[in-house]
Amino acid sequence: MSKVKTKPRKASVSADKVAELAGVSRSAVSRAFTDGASVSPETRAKVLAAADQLGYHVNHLARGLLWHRTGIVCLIVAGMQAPFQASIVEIITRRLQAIGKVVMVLNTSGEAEGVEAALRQTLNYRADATVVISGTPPASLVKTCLENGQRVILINRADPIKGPEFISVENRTPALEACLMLKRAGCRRVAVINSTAGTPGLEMREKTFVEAAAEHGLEVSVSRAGPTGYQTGVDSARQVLATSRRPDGVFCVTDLLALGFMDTARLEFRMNIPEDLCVIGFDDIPEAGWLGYELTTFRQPLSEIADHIVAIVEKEDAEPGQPVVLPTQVVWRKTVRP
Amino acid sequence: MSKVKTKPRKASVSADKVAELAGVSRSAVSRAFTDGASVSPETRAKVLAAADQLGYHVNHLARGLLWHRTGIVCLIVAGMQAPFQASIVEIITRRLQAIGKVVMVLNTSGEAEGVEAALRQTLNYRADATVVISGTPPASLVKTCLENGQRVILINRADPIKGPEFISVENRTPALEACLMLKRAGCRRVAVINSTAGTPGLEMREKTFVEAAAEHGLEVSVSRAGPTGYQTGVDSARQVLATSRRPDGVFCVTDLLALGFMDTARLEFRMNIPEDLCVIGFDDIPEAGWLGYELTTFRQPLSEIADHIVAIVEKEDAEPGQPVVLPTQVVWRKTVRP
DNA sequence: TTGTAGGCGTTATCAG
DNA sequence: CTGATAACGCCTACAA
Repeated sequence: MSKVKTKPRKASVSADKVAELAGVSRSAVSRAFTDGASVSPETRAKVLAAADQLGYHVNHLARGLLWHRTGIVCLIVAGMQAPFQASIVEIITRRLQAIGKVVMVLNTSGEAEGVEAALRQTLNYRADATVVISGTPPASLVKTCLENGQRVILINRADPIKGPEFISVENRTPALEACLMLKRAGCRRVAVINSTAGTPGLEMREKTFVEAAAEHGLEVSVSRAGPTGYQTGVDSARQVLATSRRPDGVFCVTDLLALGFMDTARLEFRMNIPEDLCVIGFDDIPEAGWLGYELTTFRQPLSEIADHIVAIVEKEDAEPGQPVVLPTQVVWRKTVRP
Repeated sequence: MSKVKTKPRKASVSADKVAELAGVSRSAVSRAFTDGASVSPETRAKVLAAADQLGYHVNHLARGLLWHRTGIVCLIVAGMQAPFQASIVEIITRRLQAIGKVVMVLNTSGEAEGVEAALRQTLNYRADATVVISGTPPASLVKTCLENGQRVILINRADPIKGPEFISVENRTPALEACLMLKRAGCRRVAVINSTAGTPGLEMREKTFVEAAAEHGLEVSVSRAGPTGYQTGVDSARQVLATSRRPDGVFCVTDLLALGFMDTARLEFRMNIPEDLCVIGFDDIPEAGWLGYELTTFRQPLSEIADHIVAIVEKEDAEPGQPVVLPTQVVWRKTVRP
């Protein structure tokens, strides 16, 4: 934790100056900017005018010092540039801003170490709450956050830590459903395309699908060719489709994997989708709806996730509620025969 | 600016408590956490142990009060979920974190009003700097930021405001180059696909391309079917390709437009790319490199943009430097005949 | 309704 | 090397 030493910058205009210019006291200035404080319209007007002239803005940081609430919510995320992560950050920032919060984004490598460092920052800035989208923080640190009155919200994590709030999406039901959809489409040999990430959600989807497939008498294989992303979908397809026993149906635990898989199947193996190969994804990222893909997938309920986050951030008592598990929704498009 | 009234939360552990537990003074605690301060290893160890036991973390907000620097950099952006925006946010957050800054993301609607509100927040939180990726803030407000010692950095904005720092990407050269590339590929009738956004950069690309095309004796048309995005590319293609005088080469001012255009041309108009139609994009978003597209495009130098942002954030003097205009780089893929 | 005094958590300054 | 003290900018009693 190295601190770079630098000279202080020019001070910004404070309430003192405004008070002086307006010919009132510091408190009057404070009150003019506090909702529901008792100020005469006159005084208030004078203060506002002076503030405007000087370019004064209330210092939320100093204010947070007194209130023990900063209005800051931290978002810990890795690989924000990926479509799903980008979408979730987009909607969360928007919703939190709507309730007067401001979002601090901490971009981690996703590794445990990075998440831990990010969570420390969270403490340093006295965030009111922290939302962890990627990675799992150490339980001890989560405890510290909680003790400091900070809410901790874990998204799509099923880790058995006690203390934080959990919001996640169903994994078993859609994985099961995917298997059924492929079977109904007449597929005999299926495959799960996963990544090496080892995220609990992805693992659960894979496991459930494999079990269901076996149970339904489907030949099933698993591929994990690399990190979660388009290229891994490509690599998986190259491996999986090159074998003598090509699958005729695949469940990709992520849309991005599915898109890479589809492109490769079509362009390098000249397969037709869904005639020769059925593909199912997960997430419903915007790209899945593009004309070139029209991927059948499971939609993550981003809006509902955001709703729950907002509710947790706003609630008064710090007691964590029951874990929230949200259902996904099948989005039927054109990569699976009906 | 309504402030919701809420009870203060539980106070978090402060240096006082740590000092008490460690049996030293507040100052000692402070020094233990300050790089290069003179503390005996002993004292330091005691403090650190106590801090760890109590879960103490330095309050950066209180610290910022003294230093007039908070370590916060604000990022004003609209439509973060779009690939290009997501990529730039990703790289900027990463780089700024690397120099010990923390990024606050303000998601605006992109309208002037939203940008203004976002910039006000920036002031409220005493950010060291603000990076505006989307939209143009009012000049007066920028002035206020500057006066408060806050750096203001505008990305891809050519607005004639005085005061902020400008980092942008060349628009004329690539637009010109695009025209030449299409001509060399044997195109006779070309089109520019733009959006209704009216961003200075996009306008410049369109204008330059149109002029160049006319100069080179190419028949040229312009389409602006909606906001910047995939769907607008689709809509443009439906309009432009349905006419009797179909273009055989298009320059899309954004990759996303190009991808929508390509999908529509291929699937709805059964055109082959690049045989029947050459397509050039701009930005080089990850999707442009996907097997299904292999779009020839101009790469925005995200890394260099981030470099300049970091340099500006770190520099001591507040004087704005010369506007920085970065060159783009052609990425030859497969949508233009060589 | 207004002003004054005290404190929030931290660091810089100055004695010791 | 250590501890007391005075800021930083703000809010909230309290008294006027």
